[in-house]
Amino acid sequence: MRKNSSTNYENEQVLHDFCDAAYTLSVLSGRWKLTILVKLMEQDLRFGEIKQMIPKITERVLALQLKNLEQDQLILKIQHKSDPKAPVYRLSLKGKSLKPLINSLAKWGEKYK
Amino acid sequence: MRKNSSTNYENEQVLHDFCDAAYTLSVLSGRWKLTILVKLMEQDLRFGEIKQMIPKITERVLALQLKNLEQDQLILKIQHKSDPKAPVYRLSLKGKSLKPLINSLAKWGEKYK
DNA sequence: AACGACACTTACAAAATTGTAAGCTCATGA
DNA sequence: TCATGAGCTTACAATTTTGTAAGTGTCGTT
Repeated sequence: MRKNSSTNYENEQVLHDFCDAAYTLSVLSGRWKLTILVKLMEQDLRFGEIKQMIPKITERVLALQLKNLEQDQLILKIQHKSDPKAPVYRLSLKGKSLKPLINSLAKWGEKYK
Repeated sequence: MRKNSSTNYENEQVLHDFCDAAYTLSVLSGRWKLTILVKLMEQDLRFGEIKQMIPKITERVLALQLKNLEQDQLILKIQHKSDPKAPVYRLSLKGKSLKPLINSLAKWGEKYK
């Protein structure tokens, strides 16, 4: 869905290369990503559970954002092969490590918005 | 350019209301906003100076992002009335207060990207 | 076998952001 | 006074994200 031949894409890459903060922002950007991450800080969740907790999100967008988060390795999708039940989404270490950062974002927002 | 009648817009508002971190992300999101802010941490700059420092940015997008940053009150556009020279862009206190946050973003990115 | 729940995917549309190119205004300098 | 440069704005197009609605496949239950 992304064109790796667009000026926009190219600018994004260049930016990520020389600006670490821009990379961080990019993994967090997406309408419901923060919300999903915050919920997952508490406990592992299934697709339907996340959807219930965030009523406004559509299944399409939820699926997209989960895929993004997985690609950026912030979350893991855990399938029990022996017992192929519904998959569960879980924060990775990388994902968990965002907690203080998200708290900082929240504190700044609370103070200045 | 934004429709205040779209589902997307409405979701954004709801999100900002109950999630301070989402608000913070939103003021930082935009292709070159971080870069602009970082440059302005050092010194006040004029339109053309910023453009020189960020060759890939177009005048259109630079103007847009500056307007955004001004609306979010992160920067000030300073016009000398007595001596109507070229305006200068300067970080506001709110803008300056982002410095540690941006550093945190950068540190996380450096470590995990 | 039929049915429904769950976890998605697909097709299509709307909205938002970014890019390209050109034009516009005002002040200064030749 | 005419040209030039700085600082924008405008018109239009491409790209990207988000939304709406419907459909698919696999279980487990009836």
